[in-house]
Amino acid sequence: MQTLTRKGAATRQRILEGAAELIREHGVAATTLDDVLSATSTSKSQLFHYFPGGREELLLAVARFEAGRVLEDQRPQLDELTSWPAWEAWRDKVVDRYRRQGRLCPLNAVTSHLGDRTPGAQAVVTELMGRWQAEIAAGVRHMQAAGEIDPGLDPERAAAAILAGIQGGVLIQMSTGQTTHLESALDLGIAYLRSSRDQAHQVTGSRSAP
Amino acid sequence: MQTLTRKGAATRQRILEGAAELIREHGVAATTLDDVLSATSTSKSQLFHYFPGGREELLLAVARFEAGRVLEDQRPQLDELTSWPAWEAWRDKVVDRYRRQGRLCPLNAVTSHLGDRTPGAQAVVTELMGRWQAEIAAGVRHMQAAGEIDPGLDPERAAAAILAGIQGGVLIQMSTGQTTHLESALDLGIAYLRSSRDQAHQVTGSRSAP
DNA sequence: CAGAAAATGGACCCGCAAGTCCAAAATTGG
DNA sequence: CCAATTTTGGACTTGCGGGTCCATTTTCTG
Repeated sequence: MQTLTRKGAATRQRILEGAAELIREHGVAATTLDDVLSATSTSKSQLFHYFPGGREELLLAVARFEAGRVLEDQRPQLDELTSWPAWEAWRDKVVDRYRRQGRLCPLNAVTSHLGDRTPGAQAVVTELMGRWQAEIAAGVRHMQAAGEIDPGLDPERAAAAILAGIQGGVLIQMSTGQTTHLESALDLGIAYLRSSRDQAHQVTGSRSAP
Repeated sequence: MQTLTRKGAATRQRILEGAAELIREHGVAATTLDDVLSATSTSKSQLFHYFPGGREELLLAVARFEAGRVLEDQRPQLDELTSWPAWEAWRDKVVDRYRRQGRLCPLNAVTSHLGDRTPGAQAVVTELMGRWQAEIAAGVRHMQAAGEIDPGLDPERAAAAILAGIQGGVLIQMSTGQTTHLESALDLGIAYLRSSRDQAHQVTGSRSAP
């Protein structure tokens, strides 16, 4: 497989997206290669042709595919965190996105399945988190420049906390089916930012561990 | 298996804890029943004697076992959120606990493996989250009674947000290996509570979805 | 101490799903 | 249009791991 015909690329993509959809609906453990084949009208030889590493390589590709969608689904709001209404709009977009997604987080499912072997899976998540945090931090800096947030507040640390709240909210949603934790976490994070302008703060620097 | 001999109960416990340890170290997918047997010096018939439901029942038991440890590991600090230093001590305890645990969250691993079938797994997590949130909320109420937190703030909602931050922090730690997100989330949550006394707040009531 | 019930050892079965292989069909490039 | 390359179909192999079974030993009960 040195070169990929247009037809070949299309087939590869069909397999990838079909696998992603099955995993989104039924989970990783319940998705076999044969399921993917029948769902995408392909054959074993095709799958192993385009994913020589077999199941593991396919799962990693799905992880990358899903990771790529996460930030895209938050645009354009994520890029425009330049006013409080914009932050609220972003909040609503995030809540809506994960409400739609339902109780299965494909990215968490895949990485938790690939586990500690296949370091590539963790790398995908790590990179996603890094970019996500950077975008939020950029929004914080923008509001600082506009005088809406205490300039002494550490943007990266605040962004890290908000990001953690989102992840945890989604995680809890996976068990409970409720988005209330996600909403509360985002609301608290934003409220914290808003309130920062008016007073001195404790969370501006790093803190030593116990 | 109507009655359990003392010896029988010990064997059952040995299997359970051995399985939990293997899962904590190598993950669910990489832990087979045979691994558990050889690690605990037991035989197939014993495992199926004490866990007639086989692998699934064992995994569920491990989930319960791990869930039971979570809150216990936070005591007594979790019960005594009655002053700001006490909150900080609890924060340190949580960070320390998950720093020790390393990159694998056994509870998340198990539930994510059992997935949507086996509703019992999600129930275990849901109950744990409920109790955890209740304990945090109790701490918030205590501080409200002491005049240290704005009485108009919704304790359950604040506790939900803080809990989400913890969960997300742990989740991110699983990929990155760093506890910075967990620390930031806890610090932001506590800072928010502390700052609440001094001003009006936006996050006291429920908010409609988009 | 005797009989019942529980605990144990380990061989065996079996289905599933990952992965291999080869030959045929389709596509590409000159 | 022809040769090279890529794409495709699907049968086949294989190993792993969950689950079954029965004989034997140990423990409890009265």
